[in-house]
Amino acid sequence: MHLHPRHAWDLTPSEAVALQKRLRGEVVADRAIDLASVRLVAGVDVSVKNERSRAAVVVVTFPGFLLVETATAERPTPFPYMPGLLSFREGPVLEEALGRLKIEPDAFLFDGMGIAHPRRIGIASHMGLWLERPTVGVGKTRLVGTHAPLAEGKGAQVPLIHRGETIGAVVRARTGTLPLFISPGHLADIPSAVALVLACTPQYRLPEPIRLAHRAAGAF
DNA sequence: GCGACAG
DNA sequence: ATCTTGTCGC
Repeated sequence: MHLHPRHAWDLTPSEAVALQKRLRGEVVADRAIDLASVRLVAGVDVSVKNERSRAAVVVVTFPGFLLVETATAERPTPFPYMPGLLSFREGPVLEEALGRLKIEPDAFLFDGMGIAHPRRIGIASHMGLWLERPTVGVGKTRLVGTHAPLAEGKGAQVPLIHRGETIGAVVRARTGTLPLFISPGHLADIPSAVALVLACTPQYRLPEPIRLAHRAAGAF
């Protein structure tokens, strides 16, 4: 996959926050993903084991979810998890794995947030600037924002709001499962991000590409 | 100052 | 994220 690196990753926390404030202006979160033209979707995930971070990018056909390619990378885990700065912890190993991808997917699903982030630049948005392709953030829990109660059935969704802005949606992809926190990464908007995730979640709580990436990264 | 806090 | 057995509920 052709990448467009924007900066070095070895920054102090305060430098990272300043950089996020500079980069957020470049994130495009109001453009619909053209679902009709999506043929290949990638799932991206990172697992951490003994101070080592392992990234996996799995590309599947859409629809159908047949495996097309898997790329991985492994590196020492740079520093502890810090809320709001996840991309600086996982960015280096993700950059390496994404760079090894031969195929160029039409869209990427990330384990984490897109613009549903205190500074509107979660890992899906941040890496979206490297990819310059549509990316979507799929979180299992909330980072910021509030929302109304969610109905029980499949497809139920309510807006996720932070400081007066709608930053994503809380969506129940399957009946009887906890909701997903979906937000546009880059080159996507909320409705199309939700539509893509739902279309990629036929059986389990998480989208198929992310489940496969989770396994390829060595998690259980 | 206190509480919250993706993975 | 990861550490981890049995157990509750459909």
